[in-house]
Amino acid sequence: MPVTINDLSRKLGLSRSTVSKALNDRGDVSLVTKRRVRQAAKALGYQPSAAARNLRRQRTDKIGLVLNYPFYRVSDFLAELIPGMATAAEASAYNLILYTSLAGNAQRVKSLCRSRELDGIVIAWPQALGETVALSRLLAEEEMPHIFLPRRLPRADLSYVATDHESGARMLTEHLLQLGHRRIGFVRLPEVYETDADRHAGYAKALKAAGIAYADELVLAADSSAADYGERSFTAFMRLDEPPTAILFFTDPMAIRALSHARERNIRVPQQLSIAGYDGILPSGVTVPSLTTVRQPAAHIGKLAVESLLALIADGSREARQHILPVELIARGSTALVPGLAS
Amino acid sequence: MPVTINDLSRKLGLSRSTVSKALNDRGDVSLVTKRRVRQAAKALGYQPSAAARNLRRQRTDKIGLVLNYPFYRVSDFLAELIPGMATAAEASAYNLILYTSLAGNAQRVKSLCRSRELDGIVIAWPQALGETVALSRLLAEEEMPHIFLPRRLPRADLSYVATDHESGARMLTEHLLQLGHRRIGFVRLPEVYETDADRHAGYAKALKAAGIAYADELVLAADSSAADYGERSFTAFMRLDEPPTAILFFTDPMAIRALSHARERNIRVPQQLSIAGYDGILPSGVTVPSLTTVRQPAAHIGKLAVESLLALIADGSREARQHILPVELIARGSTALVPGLAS
DNA sequence: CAACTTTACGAAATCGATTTCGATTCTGTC
DNA sequence: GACAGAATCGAAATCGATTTCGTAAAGTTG
Repeated sequence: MPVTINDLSRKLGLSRSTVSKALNDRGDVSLVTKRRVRQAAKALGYQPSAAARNLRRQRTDKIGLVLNYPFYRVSDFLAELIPGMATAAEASAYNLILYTSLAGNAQRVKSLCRSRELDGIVIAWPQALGETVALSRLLAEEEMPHIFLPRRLPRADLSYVATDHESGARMLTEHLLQLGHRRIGFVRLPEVYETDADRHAGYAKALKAAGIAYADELVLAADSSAADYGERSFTAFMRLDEPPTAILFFTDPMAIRALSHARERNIRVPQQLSIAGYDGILPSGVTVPSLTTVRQPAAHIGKLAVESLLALIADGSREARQHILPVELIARGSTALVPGLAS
Repeated sequence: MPVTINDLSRKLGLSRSTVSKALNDRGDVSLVTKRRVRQAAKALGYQPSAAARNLRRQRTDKIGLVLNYPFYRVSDFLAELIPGMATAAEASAYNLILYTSLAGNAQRVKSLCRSRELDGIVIAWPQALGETVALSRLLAEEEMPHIFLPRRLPRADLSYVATDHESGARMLTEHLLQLGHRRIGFVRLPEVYETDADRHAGYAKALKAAGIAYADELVLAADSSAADYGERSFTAFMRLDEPPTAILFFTDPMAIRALSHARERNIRVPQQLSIAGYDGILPSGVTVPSLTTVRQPAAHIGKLAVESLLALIADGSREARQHILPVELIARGSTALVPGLAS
């Protein structure tokens, strides 16, 4: 049997109240007594029962992360995000609980809230805006502080941490423009979330700023999110009368597939064609040539999400917290000067 | 304010005891009453308070995963392992709590145990056997069911889930032997844990079974765990009078570094030299040539670890549970017939 | 020195469930 | 119709802390 506060109080000849107050450093206990209590607590290895404490204080010092299975695809992101969140939580004396089989089931999220085992929730599952708004309302009704990840949401009342995909796409495009490219292919994703629109906007704005006309035939939308659209879009681009000299792929896996497809067709990258990806997953660093891409600071996202959530908890969820983090352009070997300009 | 069992009992005109027993499907409540109670609970959206329930039942239905920072290196492994564990836990109505800043600090682990917020712990941090044994004893004293990950431990009283690195190394070696290689280099790690000894044993046994003498000059021990030992050992091997025709690297990052080093020196892989790695991280699939390696079933390890731990919890931790999972040989483009035999 | 304030501590309520045990009602049997 | 036993239900204890409020002792003030 573990030692409880009763054992401590009995051994010290003090009441439970005094022991509790001494350990929690309240004002109405003398310094001498505090010292005595603390020494005894240390000697007996006393640690308050989490359950009893949670029940009485109506808080658990725990936050939840609700994950969705599809996220597995971006394993690098997850492997950084999750420990990053846990570490940030622990730095503030909180802990992180993982939920992998809750996503998409609002009813079970509601039950989770009502069991009051969490002080706040981070929601990381991709869904349409309408569902996000509905979920947020449900959580608000349950008075559960919450924050969404990792997407920018076009509503002032929703809290989220996202990355600036528009500027990411813009940086990539400008990078290629500086290398002399004028015909730049762009591959979008079919699932039209904000990320796609953002990246596309970044691409379009960079072109416009450079005074280059937007060409419809240079923008393809994948009909599936599978990596093999990398090859298919590649082929489609090459069939154009005037093919692009550089291609931006929406995801690294697509770009990597395109790389090997180019190799098979004896198209040299980057000498004849520049290729870039997006996300900065680990494999992008070891392809030949290594892939130019954009990387999200996953650990930082996690840290910021946790800190924002804790702020919401402390605030009584007064106002929404929104953060958009900059992304990092990683210029590597798969992009180079446009063929005509090469020395 | 959320609805409590008192609200329910008042609304139904029943005592708290009866309501509780009805919801927990005890025998001494009539079917009619059970139905009434359940309908009311559903209608009011009643969910028992986790804290109150934990306090009374002296269990939390939660397990912990204590992670160590160095594990970040093998991000693929983590990204599969952690969600795998969480999912397995949820399948048994448990949840997973992450601890990233506890590893190496036995005192804090002890405090964690005494706060009784966990029913069991999975320890995933690399350490010397002596420390593992000491930690296990500490946990046993606290009556905390626990299991170690992901290493084989040479003690009958410790519970663990590991993978069979001996057979992994053996499979790799035999794969090369079948391709006609007779001089096979092997790069060990300096931190001498069981994994290293196991893999080395697998290598040695495969050679012996094939009737090939073990050559000391073909086995190098890295003086650091850094990936750049991939290049250094590569260079050392190539300086031998009779260099190996194939090299087994202890980790994928080393092997990948060796691949690009070979490319720079115009040594064609696999035509002139075969190279293999270990761990099956994602990047190994996209190198040119793609890397022959061995993959650990991380999600499966996590699932099995959780299931074993839950069994220990149910058992009252009677006897240690030990599992050694098979690994998978992934033969890819970096290994081929020995040069002399090539057609 | 009376009146008042401050200091230090304890009794008891409370958080919200589960569980034990006792009381009552109902059923069935002879 | 009496009685044993089964079926239902509730009162109260319990889990282990925190917090409110009351009280006695000590200190302060004019």
